[in-house]
Amino acid sequence: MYVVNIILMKKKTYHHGNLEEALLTVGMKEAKASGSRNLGVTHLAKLVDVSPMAVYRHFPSGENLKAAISQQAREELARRMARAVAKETDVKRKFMATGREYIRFGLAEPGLFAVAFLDCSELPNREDNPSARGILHDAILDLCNGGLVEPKEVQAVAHFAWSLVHGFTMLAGSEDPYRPSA
Amino acid sequence: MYVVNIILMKKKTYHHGNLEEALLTVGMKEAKASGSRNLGVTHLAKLVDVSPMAVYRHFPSGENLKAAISQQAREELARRMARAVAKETDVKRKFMATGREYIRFGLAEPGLFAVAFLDCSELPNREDNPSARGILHDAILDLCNGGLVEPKEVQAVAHFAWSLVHGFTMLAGSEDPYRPSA
DNA sequence: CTTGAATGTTTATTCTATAAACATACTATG
DNA sequence: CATAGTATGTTTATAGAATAAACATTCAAG
Repeated sequence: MYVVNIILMKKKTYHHGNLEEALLTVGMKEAKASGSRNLGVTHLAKLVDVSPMAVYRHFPSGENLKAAISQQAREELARRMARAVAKETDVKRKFMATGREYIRFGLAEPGLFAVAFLDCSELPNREDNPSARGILHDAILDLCNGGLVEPKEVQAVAHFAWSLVHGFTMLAGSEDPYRPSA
Repeated sequence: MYVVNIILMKKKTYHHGNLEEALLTVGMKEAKASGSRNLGVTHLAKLVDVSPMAVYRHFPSGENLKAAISQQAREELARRMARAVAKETDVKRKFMATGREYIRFGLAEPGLFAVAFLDCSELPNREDNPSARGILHDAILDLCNGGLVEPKEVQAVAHFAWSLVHGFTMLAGSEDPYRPSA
């Protein structure tokens, strides 16, 4: 009996070990499943089997946690775009891959996409990691090196492509009354 | 003394008179001032000087109230676009006015714009009133009648214009790291 | 009038965020 | 090694928001 009990018991370590990362991980899972609806402090804490207050040792507030998860989502998007670009060799195809993957992400992962572009205007976020916009910009610079775009037009192309793709994805991914097909 | 008191007293009518409309009105004020942050049931009820539960006589839930305010914001956008279009005579200029006014609205009223495009995917909303997309569509049909667009391309033009303008406005109106100029 | 439907209020419950005080574990230093 | 200090979790407590249930008031029709 003793043995069984010991084996079944999870070793309650009191210290979680890597709570911050664990929170971001379940946060991403929840975001993928249901957008920003279930990203509250209490809910996420429960999923990681930790008291709600423990969260505050790693994030100053619930808003901050949400913002951190939002950034995770943005980084996921950037990773996928980088991967898609890496598969191509032609600079033109690389450029197109950025937009295609962006749209694919928005439609395949509506929850993550919504969370990625939550309004977190006022919260600081360390953006040391590769960003979607950085990847787009690089692709355009490559176009530029290939003589396909004038150097002075890089900014304009970036604005245009980003607006079009972002706008299309948002609208295509939402329901009435914004969906382009409606 | 009595008279003064009577004059100063607001006639507490018990029945508000037109609570639904009043809630939508203050909701729009709050949205204009601070986006979706202060659209809670309790807060709005307080602003109209009514008990929180009174709200539920008119809206099944707080989410529904927010959705109703969101639609008000969309209708405001549509009204402004309609007005802008009406000022022009040339079909081409009418078409351009739709996009210009859309962007103007997004930048001039960031709070309203954000609320207008809150995620309310799952909530029903009577859309009998003129919508922004309807106005855009009409403008394109006019282009079509003027021979400037092929009839079979109307949909494509609508998608493209809407995506570009909506995307640009969202990005131009938000802070780092999405702003086109960053 | 009086009665029922609409509209508001009061009361109470539940959920969430978060402050404060306390407990435990990990780490470096004498 | 012992132990003090810091990092990380827990418990307890408070405050605010959503909302259910029961009660109160007004309005409109017969």
